Amino acid sequence: MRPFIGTYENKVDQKGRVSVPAKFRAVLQAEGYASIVVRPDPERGCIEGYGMDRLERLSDMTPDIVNLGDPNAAPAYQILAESEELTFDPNGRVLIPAWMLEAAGISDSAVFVGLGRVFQIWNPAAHATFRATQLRPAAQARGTGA
Amino acid sequence: MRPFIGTYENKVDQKGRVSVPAKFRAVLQAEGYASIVVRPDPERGCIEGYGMDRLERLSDMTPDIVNLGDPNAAPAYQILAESEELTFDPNGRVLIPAWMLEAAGISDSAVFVGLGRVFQIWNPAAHATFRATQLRPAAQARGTGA
DNA sequence: CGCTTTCCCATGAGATACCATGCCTCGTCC
DNA sequence: GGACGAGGCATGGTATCTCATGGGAAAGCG
Repeated sequence: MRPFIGTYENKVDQKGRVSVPAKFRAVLQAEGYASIVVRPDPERGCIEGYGMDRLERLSDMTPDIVNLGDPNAAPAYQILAESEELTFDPNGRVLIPAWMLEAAGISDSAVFVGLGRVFQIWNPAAHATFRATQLRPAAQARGTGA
Repeated sequence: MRPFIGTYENKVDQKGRVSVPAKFRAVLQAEGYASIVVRPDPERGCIEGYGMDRLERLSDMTPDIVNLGDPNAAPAYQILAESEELTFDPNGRVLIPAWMLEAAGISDSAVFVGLGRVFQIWNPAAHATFRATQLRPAAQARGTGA
């Protein structure tokens, strides 16, 4: 599978519609999917996106009889319960649910960040902060400025 | 098989009718079924739902004459015995038996939770409690606040 | 004959598809 | 090398359709 790469900032209109970057769409359509799957990422405060194949794999790994007493089952439960499949409209846009936009603090603009097998959707300001606090120190430790 | 994903809250009217989320119906109809199969889940206090294909798989695995002494047969026996098939009305609703609603504490509203191959139907308040007590601690253990 | 259950219709809200516009990028021609 | 032109992509608005939900009528059962 081709990786998701690059960073793009697109507008979010009042209905919650966003254009998925064409490069990302190309990756998914090469796999035969006309949708993205998204879920909130509470650890980082953004939205995580990927293809349906990733979710189907997770579903297949989860036993028929969900044993929620198993602590290992809780993360899978949460991912499946909180994921939503968003299909592209004819122009390549998706409608992100309002509650998910709120969870990520996204209002009128969103940043798509390719991370290989998955990608993220950020509030632009939050993403800038994340880069400054989480990524730049690591880069500086390696001796690179930015 | 496409997985059941996402969380939806729908109204239960005075007759016990509930709209099955359209996304869930689409999964079942892709399999050729116009119904859901439900059974009470006494361990968690909710209703468990799935497609008839799952029951057929269980039935195939179960011997003609159920040997109740076999501990492996007991879960399949119980699931088969307690399951009810609920067919969609023309609008995509099902009529949940009153006793099952009572067992799950559901009165005027129900939460559908997709879990891949199966889904759950909860009393909204009970589901909120379940998420707070069973899922959030797991997330906090990983270092996340919410 | 009354009651319960099932089917059908109507309505409003929300989501989806469609159409149109402008910008930016890339390719081509002069 | 610069200007022009074409195509793709992002974006905004509008129309259509699906879905969820409530009520009512008809049929089956006790």
